[in-house]
Amino acid sequence: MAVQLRYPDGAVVGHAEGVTGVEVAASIGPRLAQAAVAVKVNGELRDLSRPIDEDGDFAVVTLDSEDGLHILRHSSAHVLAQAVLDLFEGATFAIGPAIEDGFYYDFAVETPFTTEDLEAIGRRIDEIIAEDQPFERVALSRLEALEAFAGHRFKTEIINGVDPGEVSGGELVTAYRNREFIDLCRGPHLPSTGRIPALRLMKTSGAYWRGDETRDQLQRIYGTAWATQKDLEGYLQRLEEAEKRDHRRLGPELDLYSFPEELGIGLAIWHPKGGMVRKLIEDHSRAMHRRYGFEYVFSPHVAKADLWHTSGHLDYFAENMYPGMQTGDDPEYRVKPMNCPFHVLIYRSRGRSYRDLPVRLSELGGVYRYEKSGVVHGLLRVRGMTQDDSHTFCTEDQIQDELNLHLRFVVNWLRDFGFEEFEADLSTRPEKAIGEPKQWEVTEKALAEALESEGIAYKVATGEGAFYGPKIDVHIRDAIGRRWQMSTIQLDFNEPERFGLEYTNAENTGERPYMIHCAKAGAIERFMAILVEHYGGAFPMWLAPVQATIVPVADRHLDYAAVVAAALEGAGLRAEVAASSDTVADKIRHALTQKHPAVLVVGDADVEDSTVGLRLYGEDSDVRGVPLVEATARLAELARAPAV
RNA sequence: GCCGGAGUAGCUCAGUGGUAGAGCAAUUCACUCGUAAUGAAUAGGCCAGGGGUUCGACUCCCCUCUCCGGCUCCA
Repeated sequence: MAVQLRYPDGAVVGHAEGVTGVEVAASIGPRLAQAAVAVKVNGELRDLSRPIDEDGDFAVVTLDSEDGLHILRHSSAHVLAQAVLDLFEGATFAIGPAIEDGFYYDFAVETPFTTEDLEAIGRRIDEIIAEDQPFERVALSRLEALEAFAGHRFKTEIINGVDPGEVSGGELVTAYRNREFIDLCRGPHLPSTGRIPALRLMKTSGAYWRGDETRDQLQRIYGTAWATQKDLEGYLQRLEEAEKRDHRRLGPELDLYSFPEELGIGLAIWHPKGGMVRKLIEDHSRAMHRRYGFEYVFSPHVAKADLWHTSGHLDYFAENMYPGMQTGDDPEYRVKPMNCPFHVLIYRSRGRSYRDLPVRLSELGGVYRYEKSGVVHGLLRVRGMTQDDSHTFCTEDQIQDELNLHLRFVVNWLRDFGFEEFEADLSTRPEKAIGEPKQWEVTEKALAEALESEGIAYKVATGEGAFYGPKIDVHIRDAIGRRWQMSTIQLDFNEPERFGLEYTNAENTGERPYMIHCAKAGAIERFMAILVEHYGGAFPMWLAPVQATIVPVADRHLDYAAVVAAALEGAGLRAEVAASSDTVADKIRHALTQKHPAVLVVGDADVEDSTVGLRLYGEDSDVRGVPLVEATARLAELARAPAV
């Protein structure tokens, strides 16, 4: 059969019969042929050695592409398993996929791997790479596969789980072999182990077989692999950078917050400086809620257990709730894990007309969740937190406008904190769901429409919605490119039903309102953690707990320093005088390590002329002799909070 | 919750069965200085907590707590 292949741009490569990927790559130049690790034919990735016997588009895959890295990491995982099987008698291997930035492989072994084991495995991997063993693709029927992996309980389970409908051409499964090592794998793989340029084992951990905590606990080894040594080093540097920004390190360093053991897991206290940042975030939150037409409400931290039965939380969320409190003859009370039932009760506190809607209620509500001890993580995952929570009740006609408004709010809120790149997930109806199909239809469409009209890139996460309604999650990228889920806009068909919410429509009959949960920051604690890491602790001036440090050159300048401080404070700035007997250099160093946005040095000349030496964070030197009036005005301008 | 690692001064860390250590921070004194560390002195410890082994335990063993890396979870 003659084959016609085209470049992705449409140009015809040529015609051939029974060509392989190697030949195709070679046809477009020796350099590319050498760099090629796979080909993509009609969008499907293939090993270089496989014949191409259909017409179509092709693209040569090189290591530095996304596909190439995926293949590299997958092949790396095989080599890792091969090394472990070489070194550890009786080790069984489970699965080993490529993941973001690397790969892992899970093993069942007698004893968990030690650091020394990891080093030995790394050395064996280097040997396997040096031996440049070719990867060979093997197509197997189910029986052949079961025979080839006889005695491998994990592989056998995988083979038996393969859906025969998924495969074509009589091949049930494929496997890849290099030397004596063989593993089930869809492929493709690198031509040989020698094509792995840079690989590093990172860490080990426990992991469950098939992610199920009731099944075998396996030992996982993580590694990373890159197209060049330089890329690997760059990756390690990014990890180092992330570590430097870690909010658990910066929090104590900048005196923002701490987690005393005396309080218990996942409970933070906020020190004055962290308290100031938090107050500014909360002030901005309140101002923005008001601007977008929300009203403030307040609710208590505990309520009768019955409330949580009505809301359904004790049915579906009980294991994340703190246990009940019982005193004397009182009924049982529970600490609130969510604010919604309270807002629902505020809605229900009187009869509602369609003329009253939408009703938008917001609260910085403190909630407590009994997170499993192993998942608590700094301020990112806590047991006690404050949510910038809101609940909106509206008619079906209002849904579109409301969702547009909520999304615009969310995006403007995130922009105010320096986040510019947004990606959203639109999560739709899961299999097990409550509510009328029409409700899902209307709201899913309205959510998509809101995303379109705000111009937010999004992907549809089919079936990923909660059982009670579809939602949008907005993700941002921080200053070093990490993705965080921030805001969420969530429909709820459950609570209006459970609490029997109604409004009277124009025909004077009762109708059920739609309910929208929305968190812009999410938990203030988590938001703070992300901000600290995003800014690396160097907050923009409007959020900085100390905005200016005044450094008197000698004690005789202390009086003038106080004058400068008063001028700054008069302009609404938060200023501190560095009054210690340290040297000027030392006081500056202190202000810089504390990441204060502005340092004002005052000496003899400044006292004489009413000036300051002004140095801003991130600049290497000062500007001398700036008139105090001018410096004050300039700093006040820099410190202005985002417009509401 | 599960697997693994770790807990020594406020912080970062030395200390392998025989009297508890350093740097930074703190305090005091001297220095009064123009842009990332002036000097000296002082103080600071139930070695996470409890139990055990031993003549003797920071050190070895057991339990608990907390933290770290993952897994799982996040209606």
